[in-house]
Amino acid sequence: MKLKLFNTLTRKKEEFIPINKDEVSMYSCGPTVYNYMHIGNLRTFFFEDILLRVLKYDGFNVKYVMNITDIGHLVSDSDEGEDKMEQSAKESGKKVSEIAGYYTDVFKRDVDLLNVIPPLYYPKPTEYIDEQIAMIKCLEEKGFTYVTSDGVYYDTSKFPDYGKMARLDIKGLQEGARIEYSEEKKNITDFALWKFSPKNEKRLSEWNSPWGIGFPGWHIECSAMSKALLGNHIDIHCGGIDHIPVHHTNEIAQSEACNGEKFVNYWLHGEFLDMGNEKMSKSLGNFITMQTLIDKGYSPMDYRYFLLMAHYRKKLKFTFEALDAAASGYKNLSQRILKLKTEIDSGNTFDKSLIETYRERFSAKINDDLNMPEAMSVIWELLKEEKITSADKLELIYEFDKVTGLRLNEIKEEIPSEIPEEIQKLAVKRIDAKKKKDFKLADEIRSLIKEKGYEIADTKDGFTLKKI
RNA sequence: GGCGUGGUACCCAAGUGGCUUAAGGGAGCAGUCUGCAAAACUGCCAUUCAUCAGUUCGAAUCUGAUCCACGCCUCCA
Repeated sequence: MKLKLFNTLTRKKEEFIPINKDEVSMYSCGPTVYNYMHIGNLRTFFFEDILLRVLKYDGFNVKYVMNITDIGHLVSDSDEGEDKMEQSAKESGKKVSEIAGYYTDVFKRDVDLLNVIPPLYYPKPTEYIDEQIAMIKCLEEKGFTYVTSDGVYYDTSKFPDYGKMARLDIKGLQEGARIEYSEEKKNITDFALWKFSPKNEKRLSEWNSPWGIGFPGWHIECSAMSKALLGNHIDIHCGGIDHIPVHHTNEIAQSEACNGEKFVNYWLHGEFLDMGNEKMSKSLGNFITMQTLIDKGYSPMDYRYFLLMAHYRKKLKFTFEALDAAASGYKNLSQRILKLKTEIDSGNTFDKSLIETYRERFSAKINDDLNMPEAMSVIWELLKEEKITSADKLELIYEFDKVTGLRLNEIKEEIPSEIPEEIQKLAVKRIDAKKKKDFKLADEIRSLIKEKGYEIADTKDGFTLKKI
């Protein structure tokens, strides 16, 4: 089965052909660890996880790298605006490294809860300062840089195809009402490679460089770390869709100018989670995290199931109503799995080729630019298929779950929570009433139990109790 | 001002020229079961794809216009 991926470079689905058959190189832009990840951020990491899982399912050996940005590279070019890492550290009176360490742990916990497979490396820019400086030097030697009063800048007019991937209309940008730019910048799209520390202030994190004390610019880390760990020319680079116009555009300009060869063959970008009116952003501080969902009683798998219902290149509307629908869907799916486990088949699947048909259909969907909604619909059809035995279904679904990652092989009967003695006594009393055909009393006891927060359900020869 | 995306049932959401008179999930409704419920199972649930016009033997899918919503151009997954 050929894997087709939508490449942002060409805006087309293309067959994926790796540079090296034995090892696919993949890099994704990870988090900046100055705050909690919200569920929108998690959507992107989920998308990258699906990509990784599909590559693995297809038998590729993937060398996967995701950076964790632990320095504030977010200083704006146009003003001396806040550096989010530094600001977060100052506010809490902690070291930048402590802030980074804390949010890195939370990030890792959240993606683990979502069952996102970790990369081989999680490089941090603070550990690759030399590589970043080396790359800036390389750009300087090739004549792509100039120095201003506040830093070393990349001259985008020197790079022939600047903005090609993003299809930037540079003249259009200049007419933009919201553009402000430093007088010293030669072109509106020029960006900092190295920023000098402010003269009157000591930053919490700063380093020596051939140009002066300061810190690396926003984009150089990915170019430098990608080069260090994966080489000059890699197969796949991915991230959120917002990275196309600036971050990834600049990465291409840096890497290709310095290395003198093509940087990335396939660029993949995940769409945003749409929060409706309330745009969820870190700056607004109104974001929902994994912990928020857990506190509201959802499981991380409910959210994963929710994400699987939409294609990664389409905006997905988040509402709690939609999440409830996903939670119900995941619960129903789980129950089907449990049932398959307990069923003992009397025979074998008569037509083994039918199993192969489902496998092919599933594979075709995931290989068609990661069409998970359709892949999920194949799973549901398989569950309802009468001509395949439960044992075979279960085996096949576990195989599919290597891609969907819903932890289906870990599903267990819900462990009944401790039921207070009082409730148990009431339940027994109700059974007695039922035996005596005193249904009125039985119903009264049922509603009493419900008032106390438990639900009773009759079974063939008894009852079950559940906390509501 | 420039660039770009999308409008598919009650909700979420696939499908981008004939295999589809539109997947899948949720909700809802009906039935089976049950003293009644719950659960489970079975069945039903868009002749229609924002609107209008056009191209075509054939369109939700292509073209044009219109209306609406949204994103980016500033940090953002």
